[in-house]
Amino acid sequence: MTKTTTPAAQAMLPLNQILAGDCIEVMNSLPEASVDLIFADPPYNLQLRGDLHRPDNSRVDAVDDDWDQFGSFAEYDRFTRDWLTAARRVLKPTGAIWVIGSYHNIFRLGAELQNQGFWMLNDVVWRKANPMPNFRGKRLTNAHETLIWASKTEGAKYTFNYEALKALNEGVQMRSDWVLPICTGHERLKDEQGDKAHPTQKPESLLHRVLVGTTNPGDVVLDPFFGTGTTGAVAKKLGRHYIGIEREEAYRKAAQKRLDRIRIFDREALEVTGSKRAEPRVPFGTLVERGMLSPGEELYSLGSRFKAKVRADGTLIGRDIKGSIHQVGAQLEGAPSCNGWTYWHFKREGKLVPIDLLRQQIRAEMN
Amino acid sequence: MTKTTTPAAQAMLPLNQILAGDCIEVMNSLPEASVDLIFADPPYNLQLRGDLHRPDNSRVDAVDDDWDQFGSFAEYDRFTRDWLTAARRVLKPTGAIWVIGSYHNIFRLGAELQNQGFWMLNDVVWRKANPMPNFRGKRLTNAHETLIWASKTEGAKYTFNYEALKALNEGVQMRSDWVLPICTGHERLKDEQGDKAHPTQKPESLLHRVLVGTTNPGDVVLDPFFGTGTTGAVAKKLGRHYIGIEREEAYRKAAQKRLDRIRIFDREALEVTGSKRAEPRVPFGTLVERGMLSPGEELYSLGSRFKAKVRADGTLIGRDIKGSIHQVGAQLEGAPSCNGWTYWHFKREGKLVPIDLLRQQIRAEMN
DNA sequence: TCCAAGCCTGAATCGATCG
DNA sequence: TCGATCGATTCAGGCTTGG
Repeated sequence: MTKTTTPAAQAMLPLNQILAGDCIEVMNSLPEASVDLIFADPPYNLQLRGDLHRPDNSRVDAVDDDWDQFGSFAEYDRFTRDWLTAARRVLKPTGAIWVIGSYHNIFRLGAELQNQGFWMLNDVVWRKANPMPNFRGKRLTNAHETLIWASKTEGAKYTFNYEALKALNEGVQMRSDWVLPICTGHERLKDEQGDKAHPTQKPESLLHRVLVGTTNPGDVVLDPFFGTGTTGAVAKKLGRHYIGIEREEAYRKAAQKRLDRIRIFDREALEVTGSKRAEPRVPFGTLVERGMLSPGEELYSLGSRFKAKVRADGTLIGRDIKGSIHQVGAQLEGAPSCNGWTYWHFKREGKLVPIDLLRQQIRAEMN
Repeated sequence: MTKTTTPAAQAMLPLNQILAGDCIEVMNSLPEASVDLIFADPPYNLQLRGDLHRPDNSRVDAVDDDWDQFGSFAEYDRFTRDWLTAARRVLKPTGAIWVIGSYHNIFRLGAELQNQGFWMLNDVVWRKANPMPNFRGKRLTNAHETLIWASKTEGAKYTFNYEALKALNEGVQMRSDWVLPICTGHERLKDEQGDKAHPTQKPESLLHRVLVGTTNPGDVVLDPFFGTGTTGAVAKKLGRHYIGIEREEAYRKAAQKRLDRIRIFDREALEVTGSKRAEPRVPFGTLVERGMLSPGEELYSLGSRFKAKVRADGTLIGRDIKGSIHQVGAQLEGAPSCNGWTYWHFKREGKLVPIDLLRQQIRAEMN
């Protein structure tokens, strides 16, 4: 299927090394059309303004590093164009690129990929299992990041291990949304002071999925923004070659230490990300959003003693009591708690039906 | 709270109508700064494929000299720029815009939004509960679409019903990834032949969440690519005004028929859980004036570590620190700020009660 | 040794109002 | 218009601590 790098070409490549310097210059020093995959996690250009405190007054340790500061969108676009041009040159015709970003930069990144003739194969959403909440309550919890997977040109052959990803996904096609936890705990590299060694270390589970799905053993994977080397670590575990480029010495040292510790075919590399198999939680508001119940519709309590009205946001109102289906039920009954799902009923064709039936319908759809 | 459109301004608007014609011309015929929200589902530019193909296969080093390749993107970009400019003009300063797209167009859309000075608030992923599988097994199942929510300028006020969305999500913050089914079944409009009336009809659940979260009853919602009118249908149900613009007569007719059938929900049900921020402000001194607390009375901090004495002018004094309830609390805790209402407690019948309880009593009297 | 409770933290474009 | 002040606001997972 996929072409593997010939020994001759590989001999010219600094395989399994971390190269120091500016990624554009370093990429331009490599032979062209020599790399199978590029994974790039460029600076996001966050444009943060002031400090942010949690409700408990602790300060959020934000990304305020120099390498993330750009003067304008034009400057960021120039930077993007330049490194993507260099990346494209080193990519084999059958090669592919992954980039990752947030809404701050991903649209500019995606547009420039298209401008240069890369051909988008998928955009992928990394849905974070445990994102940081929005402390001020002014926006939605920013709970995902976006990846783009693109081939070098339209119509080019590329590597896609369909069956492997299907197997990773319990026998059904891998989708474009991946639920994975952020990088914490033992996996998160610490510096001598015990602080995080890099502000934006990616989880290995993310790279595992990327490399299993879109490279073969022996392939050459280049990461121009190597950081603390997650791409290299996973590549090594999975028997791929890596080339890392990193400007900051502290990151290079941390990455090298990390890579030296890794044993190939480490048991950890064989583990797949397990998914928790609990019944999915269904908010009551979902029934309203989906039109299964209408705002203003009346619900009846178990035994029909009480009534309450559905509101547009999925709360109930009954006799001056407002709140969730559980809260209103509990208050009306004078009980400490109440399972609203079995307590409340709606009318269909003259009969009272528990709302839990609707929840079951939604869960059935989700499978 | 949120400014509602004044009757005078609304009188000039063609409310709750479907306007025929090109959306740019029609938007330019509307008064400027007159609309609260724009929801736009523009063409996805899928036809680009053909145009993108280079006619001659001249092997140019594939960067910036391939005029043809940029040509078709440039055309889509021009179209995007023009309709966004017109949309921006009709938007109130406190207004916001939602756009939806897939990887074919969303990156160009997002970049142009930023170029025009819109300020991104969130990107939102609509994760489809039942997407079409990838039949050929060559890519990941394309299981999501991306929405962007942006205010007119950086720093502008915008409507966000935080508590309502939290209620819709069982009491926890709404995240940026929304799991909703695609539009099928009875909701999907059919033409006379029984075929789907529109190829990309959006589900009402998606618009429900958008409108509950980012508009208030009475607001004006504009959809420049109205199609079969999902935006209008949900707006009407939720007591918002809509303005639809659609070029194709067949879509306009289907949408009008759909809208005529809809009945508005119960007024009370359209009210949504409010935020504490909207509650009237009560100076601490009011509690003293009304005799709920007496000058000289002692207050105790959360955790009882500190005491402070109430003064006749509604300030506190404790350990040589004088000032407002917030200032004294912050200084004692060495915190950057402190909400005095929840921090300070008074004694009643041997128990410590937060002073916020007294504020709630005053607010209750005010209604 | 195990369990429960508490603590810590994560790529964040995170006010509104009064004077 | 700007500065000072008020005062609203957090979820999940993994680790640590204590019993």
